[in-house]
Amino acid sequence: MKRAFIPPADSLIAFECAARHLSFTRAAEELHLTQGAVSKQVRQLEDRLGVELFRRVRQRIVLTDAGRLYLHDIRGALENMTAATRQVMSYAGSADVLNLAVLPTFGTRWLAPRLAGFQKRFPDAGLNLSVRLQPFDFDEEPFDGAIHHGDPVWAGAIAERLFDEEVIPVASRAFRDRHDIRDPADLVRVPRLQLATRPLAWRQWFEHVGVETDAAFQGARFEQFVMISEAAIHNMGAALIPRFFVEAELASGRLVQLFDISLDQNTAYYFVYPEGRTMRPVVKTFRQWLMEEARTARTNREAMLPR
Amino acid sequence: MKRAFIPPADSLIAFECAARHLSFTRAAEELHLTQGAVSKQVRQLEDRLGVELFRRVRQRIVLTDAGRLYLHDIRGALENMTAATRQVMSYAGSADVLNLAVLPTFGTRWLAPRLAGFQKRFPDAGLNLSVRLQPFDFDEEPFDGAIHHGDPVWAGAIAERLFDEEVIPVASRAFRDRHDIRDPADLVRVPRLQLATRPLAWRQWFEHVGVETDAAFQGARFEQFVMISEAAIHNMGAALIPRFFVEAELASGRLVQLFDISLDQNTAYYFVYPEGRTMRPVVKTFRQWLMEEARTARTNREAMLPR
DNA sequence: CTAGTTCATTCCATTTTGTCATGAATGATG
DNA sequence: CATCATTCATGACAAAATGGAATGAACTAG
Repeated sequence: MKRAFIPPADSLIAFECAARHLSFTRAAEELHLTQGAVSKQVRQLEDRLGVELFRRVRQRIVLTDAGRLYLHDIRGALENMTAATRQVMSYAGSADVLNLAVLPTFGTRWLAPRLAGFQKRFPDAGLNLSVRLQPFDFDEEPFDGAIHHGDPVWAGAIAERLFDEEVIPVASRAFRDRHDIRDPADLVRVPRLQLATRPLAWRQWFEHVGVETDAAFQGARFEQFVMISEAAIHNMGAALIPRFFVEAELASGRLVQLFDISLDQNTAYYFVYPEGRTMRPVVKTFRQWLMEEARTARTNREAMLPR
Repeated sequence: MKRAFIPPADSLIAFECAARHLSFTRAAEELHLTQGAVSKQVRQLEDRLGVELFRRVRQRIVLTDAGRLYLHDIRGALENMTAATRQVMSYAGSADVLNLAVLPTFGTRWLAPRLAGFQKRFPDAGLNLSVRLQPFDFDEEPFDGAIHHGDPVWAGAIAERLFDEEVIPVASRAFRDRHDIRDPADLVRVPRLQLATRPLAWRQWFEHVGVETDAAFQGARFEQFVMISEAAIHNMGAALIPRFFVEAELASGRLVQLFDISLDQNTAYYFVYPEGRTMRPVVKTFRQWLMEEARTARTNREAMLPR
């Protein structure tokens, strides 16, 4: 990072503001400076860069091509800097901010609905949830922990198992009754909702339960689990969905699990945290709470036996 | 963009450098300042933010959690700013820099090999090629023009047609002779190289030439055209590839077109430029040159008739 | 033609920044 | 243990930078 290539922030701000207004005078008003100060800042920036950013046309300023290019680039950087500074300043009032990296679906469907419980236990804790789809280096990213799935192999980190991912067959109660679905073979003759990104899911499930069929692929096709669960709720067919994704629907009765037969996807969810780093109290509390919630989720699996 | 949320650049640079070294003294060496100056800059930044970025532990500095978070965020912004400033400074020596947005494959395989010709015509022109996969707003992006394909519907821009995209059947001369390929039906009995992202290509081509076969999908599968063209050159099979992609191979004889039958993909390539903006001489010249090159490419299509 | 507007620039007072020196608290070595 | 070296913090001060006020040239509108 060479200082020669990072101009004074105030110069950049003056430039960006003048470019927005196409007027030094109006930029000065916005920035609570005089017109002369803005004029000078822009001139100094131009001298530093060796490029004219504005053409002065009569009593107007017009962006040059170079100016337009530069404006586009630095505007993004200034916005990022603003956001970062806002965030860290708001950090000042909360010594206990928990920074977590989570998978999107898990974060949305499992963690978010339960966070009220954690907030009750630790009311002063801030929470900063970011999305990360891949493992990362805890020394490079500002996280206290992560929730991830797959192999618990994560360099420099400790992984503690939460629960396995299992997909289960579900449908609405009305659909189940109308089609008199009693055992797995009954699913051969009803529409089965398909997920485009998991085309083999039903086929694998039928193999798992020992039912032979050539028509495992029949049924409407969707691209997201959220659409499939809605279609199932509205009696469109049977669906294979990860259990954690439909816990609320199972609890409310909008969906029912068809049989106590699930397909273990050979993957589990883990809480991962950096090895060797002292765990702050807020992180320790979150971890305890998370383990309890995961244990409850595993226990609730038995309590949700179908009729 | 509130000035309160954009600290002085020199403070940020001092912070980033100290965080990298975990030492004010070494940061000072790198920045050609004294240790005292760096210490003060970081202290001022902390005072401004109201957050401690470093803990001073004995004769060491250790990033706080807030410091680590902030470091991660502003590092990206500083890097973007550096790149932008470098770029606009290099702009100074070339009043005629042509900023283009191109599709990756087209840019690599068609445009890049021809640019020497353009450079001969306009030796002082700089060229800045960026990749854009989707149409964009010319008022929002710093481009003089774009090369894109598909429907010539682009708001606020003029699209001028270059040439159609056509895929053609090709193979090595040796493969063609060994399998005695004379007409399209002969391709039914040979390996046909498949592109994973265009699984229906061969099937569409057989339909187009009126050949019936149930085995349109047979053949090794690749993920990129560049792999397919190499496999074809090494006698692994027949391939369906956009003509512009293999012009060099056809010209050198490493590949031959099997028949003068191509499949029009209902798509063409266009030079697109902003409507209403005065076209700089460098852009005007590029456009003329590009149209000539496209005309030549269309003419060369007839000159490449197969044996 | 007159009055108002806009960018450029000079002069100058105020603010900011970096150096130097010093000090407290280690940290290493013999 | 004593001595010397190292590192961050901070005060005093000189140099550099910044912004305001005023002025001027070139428009712009009525």
